[in-house]
Amino acid sequence: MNHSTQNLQTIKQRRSSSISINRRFSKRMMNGKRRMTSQDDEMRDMKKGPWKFEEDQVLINHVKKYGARDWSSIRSKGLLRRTGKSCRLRWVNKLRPHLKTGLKFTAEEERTVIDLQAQFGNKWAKIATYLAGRTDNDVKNFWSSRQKRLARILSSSTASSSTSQIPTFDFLPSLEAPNLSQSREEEFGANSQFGEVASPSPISAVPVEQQQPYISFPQFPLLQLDYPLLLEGQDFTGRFEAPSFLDDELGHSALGTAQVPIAPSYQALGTSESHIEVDINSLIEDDFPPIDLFDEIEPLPSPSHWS
DNA sequence: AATCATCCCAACCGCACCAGA
DNA sequence: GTCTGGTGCGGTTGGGATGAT
Repeated sequence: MNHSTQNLQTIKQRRSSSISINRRFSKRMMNGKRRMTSQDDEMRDMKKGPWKFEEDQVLINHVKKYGARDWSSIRSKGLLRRTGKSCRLRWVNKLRPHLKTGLKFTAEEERTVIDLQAQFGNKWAKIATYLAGRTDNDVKNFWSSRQKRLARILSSSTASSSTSQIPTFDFLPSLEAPNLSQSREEEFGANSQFGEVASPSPISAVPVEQQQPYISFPQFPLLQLDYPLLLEGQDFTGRFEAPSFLDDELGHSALGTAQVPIAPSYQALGTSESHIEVDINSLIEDDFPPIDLFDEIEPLPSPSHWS
């Protein structure tokens, strides 16, 4: 990044920071319930934007001394010109030990997120407790970018699709849930030096039969394929890691196209299409994550409704 | 090499909840 | 009961990095 870009960025940050802080400040003042305090003056003087190395060190030292709490005291003690919120966020998302910073989600982690999102909804903090070294922000960002990618694929797919006759798919029921026997406590050790380890219950601790009507991975039904599967020119064949039944079915010749129902949530993205065209002919290698496919398929009814 | 699109991620915002005064 | 500050969470934004054309 050159200097002019850096300067511009700094200016933008300062501008947005002051606007935002002033807006909140004014809002509180307009309530007429409080008088201006010295703390309000401090709030106006808060630093925002990217953290510097020295700030990180101050924050780390504070946590070492007092633990991961009392975030606001960092400001009140004059150690940093950052809000307590900002300090906490920095610690939780970047400075906390054993974070998998910079590492992409593994296939197992992706499966876990998808599985738990289907179970809990957008409870990123809760989901993150099942993923050692991942923060709620990590999970949230992962999910968000995945949704964008899917939406784009879906829109381009529905725009170019033509409907014709189609082979039918038989849907299969659930597979085994991913084995997440390693809890975060095991990963971090029972007594973290910062004393801030949560102890989530690994999902494998819940017997599958007690999870009804929740359907364990995959949340969306897999296709029983008699031929290789492609979606928008992307090859999903053989990319489903766990299901051994797919391996048995691979290698057969592909013919024509198929239609797969689109989940209602994706229909809400702007398409009126109820199905997505699946090309089962050409095979192209790509690193597209296989699990994305599941979002475009109608969920199965709960097992209790299976006939 | 330049431009554009997409991905990735750090950080902020607004809101809700809770505990203590 | 109300107010206030602290904390946590989910949503959003903005910009650098990377890949595609």
